[in-house]
Amino acid sequence: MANIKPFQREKILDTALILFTKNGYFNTSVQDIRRAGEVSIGSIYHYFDSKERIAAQLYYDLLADMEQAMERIMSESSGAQERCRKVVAHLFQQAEENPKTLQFILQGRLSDFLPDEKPICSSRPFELMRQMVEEGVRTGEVREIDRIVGAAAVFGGVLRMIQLHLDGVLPKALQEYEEECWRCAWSAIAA
Amino acid sequence: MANIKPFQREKILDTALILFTKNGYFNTSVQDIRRAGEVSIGSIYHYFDSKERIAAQLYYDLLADMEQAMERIMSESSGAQERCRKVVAHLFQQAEENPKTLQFILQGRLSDFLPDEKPICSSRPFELMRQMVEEGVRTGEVREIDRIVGAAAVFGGVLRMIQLHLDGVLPKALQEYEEECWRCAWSAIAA
DNA sequence: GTCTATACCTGGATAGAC
DNA sequence: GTCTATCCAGGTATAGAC
Repeated sequence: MANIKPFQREKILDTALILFTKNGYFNTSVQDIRRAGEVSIGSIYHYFDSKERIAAQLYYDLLADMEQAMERIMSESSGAQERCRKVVAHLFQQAEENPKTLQFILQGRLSDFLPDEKPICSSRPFELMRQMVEEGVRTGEVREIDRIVGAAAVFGGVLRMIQLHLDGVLPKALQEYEEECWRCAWSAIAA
Repeated sequence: MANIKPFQREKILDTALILFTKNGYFNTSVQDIRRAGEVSIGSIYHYFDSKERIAAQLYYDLLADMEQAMERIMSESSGAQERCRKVVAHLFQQAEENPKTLQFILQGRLSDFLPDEKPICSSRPFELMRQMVEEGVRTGEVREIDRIVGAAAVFGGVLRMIQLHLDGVLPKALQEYEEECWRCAWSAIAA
């Protein structure tokens, strides 16, 4: 991303991500970011035109990371089953390592504060996931189903489990569900 | 619910539901509700203590409706497969008939404006869905899996498809996906 | 580039007539 | 019970010194 390394910029983005995911975009004032990030209002408005732009920047960065991960999976592995498995592994891993990141991307109602963005499901990483399913149908690994239905079916349960984890309502650690979760997911679409 | 039938109360709730789902809770001012509902600020604050209470009332009502539907399914049918199928049918039907209702319940970040509510997944209707899966495991209809994973697997893909529909990104009418969607869902957990 | 002070406005909520 | 008028807090964003 930006390779000029402005002192405060990262700090602003980091704290914004924390507060946005924790309290929500609308319950986070620029003053809150100033306080928690130990930066001044002036700095914030020096780097970003508006509060919305902070959120937009976060969105771009996080989506780009996700896209990169999906591209990597596409290039490093082949076959629908292997690829989908890796996507699931990646999602579970992210949920542990960068919960905030994933939460920000997966949270509903993003368009409430980013009205100019396309719905997330039409973004590139999600498009790639649908492609994986589609290829599987062609090679016969996956049953003859609509690609959208297929993608929703494989990843829907997984994403739901991750949501539950991020909401803090799972009784056990997330990893303990991964294997079982994957088996269900694949059964949903396997030929 | 309330059987006294105050004139304006319903109108307020109806317009609030529309605006909340369309523009989001935080992008809807009480003035907006006043304008769109053709009621006065005074009326609104006569029936509700605060804007938050309007949202809370909507939430209770809609959740109660959903609970009733799940109870009905539980009592009118038996067996995990039949019950889950009916839940899916009901969700698809609601998505068509009362899209706003469903959208309000399923939208993420409800806790941003209803901080005192338990997460929706711990509410009774969702609890009933998990029970259906659990019973299926006992009777052998469903594979030996964790009930939470099972519920996420059967209903996760379905809910995802409905979300896509509500977001207006599905190329075809929702019903056209129902059968296929159900087959995937059941395959995910069937013994 | 970073800060403080502040302008300006919208929003939720209240008061009190009818 | 319904209305209009209004209060006041808190929010975003700007101005301008350093």
